[in-house]
Amino acid sequence: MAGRAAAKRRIGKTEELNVGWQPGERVLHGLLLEAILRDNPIPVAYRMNYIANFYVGPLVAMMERSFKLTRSEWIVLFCLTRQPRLNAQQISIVTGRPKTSIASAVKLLQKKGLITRKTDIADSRRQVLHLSESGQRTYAAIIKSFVEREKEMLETLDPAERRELVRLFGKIIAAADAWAKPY
Amino acid sequence: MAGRAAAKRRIGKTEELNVGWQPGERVLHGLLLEAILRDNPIPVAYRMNYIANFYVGPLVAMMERSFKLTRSEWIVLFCLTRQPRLNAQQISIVTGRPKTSIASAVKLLQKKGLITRKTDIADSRRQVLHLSESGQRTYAAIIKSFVEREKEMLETLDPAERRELVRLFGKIIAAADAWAKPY
DNA sequence: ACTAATTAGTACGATGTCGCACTATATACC
DNA sequence: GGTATATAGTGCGACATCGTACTAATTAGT
Repeated sequence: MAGRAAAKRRIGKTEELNVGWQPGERVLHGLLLEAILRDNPIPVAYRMNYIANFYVGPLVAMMERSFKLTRSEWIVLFCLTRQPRLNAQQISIVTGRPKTSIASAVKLLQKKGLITRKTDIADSRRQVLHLSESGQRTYAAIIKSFVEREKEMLETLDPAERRELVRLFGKIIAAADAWAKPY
Repeated sequence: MAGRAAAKRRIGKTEELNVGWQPGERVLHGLLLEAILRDNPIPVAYRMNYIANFYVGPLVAMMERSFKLTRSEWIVLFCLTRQPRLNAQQISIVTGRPKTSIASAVKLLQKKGLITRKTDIADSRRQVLHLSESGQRTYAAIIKSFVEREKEMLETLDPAERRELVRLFGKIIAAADAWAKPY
């Protein structure tokens, strides 16, 4: 701690840190984070990105290690579970990810046998995607972690607050056409 | 529309889409999105990622085109505006991004003259970062778009709802130590 | 003091991401 | 029906990202 004390004394005279924060403990709600949240010009967006980042980040890393799946592949898997018979283009548009990323994910998933591709009879440009048995099992194994983590994340909110959060998100999404226009 | 009608008739017999949704209009709150949101096993996380994705995605793309900045560089710029005299490590920890990404962003920003690096006197391993004049101007130019977009995004909420949203985010972040543990 | 453990930062390589250009198919319009 | 336009998907190439391994500096423990 001698170094820290010396540093404090020299503040204002030399180049050094003025944030009284030590790595390793209370990382996530330390003084540093408070400084970044305070008077933030984009309070909602910053907080939301922060949470989203810490929610998905470790989960995606875990997926890459344990299941050898990329984030794009997971997105395709997830969308197909929610709504079978999608094609790549639709997944691209509804998730906001570039179609080339989705296309390469589709190719990888097919090679791994997690999805099947069949040409749409009504429009031979389209490739209709389905989860295979193996794909469903993989999804089931992965989604568990996501659900568990969401549960932990919301533990601090009471049921009414959780409902309110979903409601507010729903409102924002419902109005997305007004604000989510591309540049 | 003849194709659509034919497709509908054939549903159940052949491989094809069963989502009555056309690209190009009502993309973001179409039937497809509703299908994905309904009975979602991770209702909060999905919605949050969705919004965060559509919020930052186009903004980052714009930044890359107009200002030749990567997302990591923007993160560094943003953090330094909020709290000068940070070092790379702290930015890495407080944002959850790997330190190698932050390190390369720092190097690029320095080369472009947007930040300065000085060795910390109290600990010569640390490189204390500062925004340069040019860096501040760049930040000011970019942040405008973010603020404007957040404003548009929240237009559908009334003031009380906005406050509640920030409050709920704050609660989740305050409890982050409990749920944001790495895997 | 001396060694071991921790921390800041770098170098490098693998790979995921994504924009651009292209082909093929389908639709719209006259 | 024939041409123009829009759409689905692919190939390629550039680049950002990020994990691993490393060096240098600091701190802790004895």
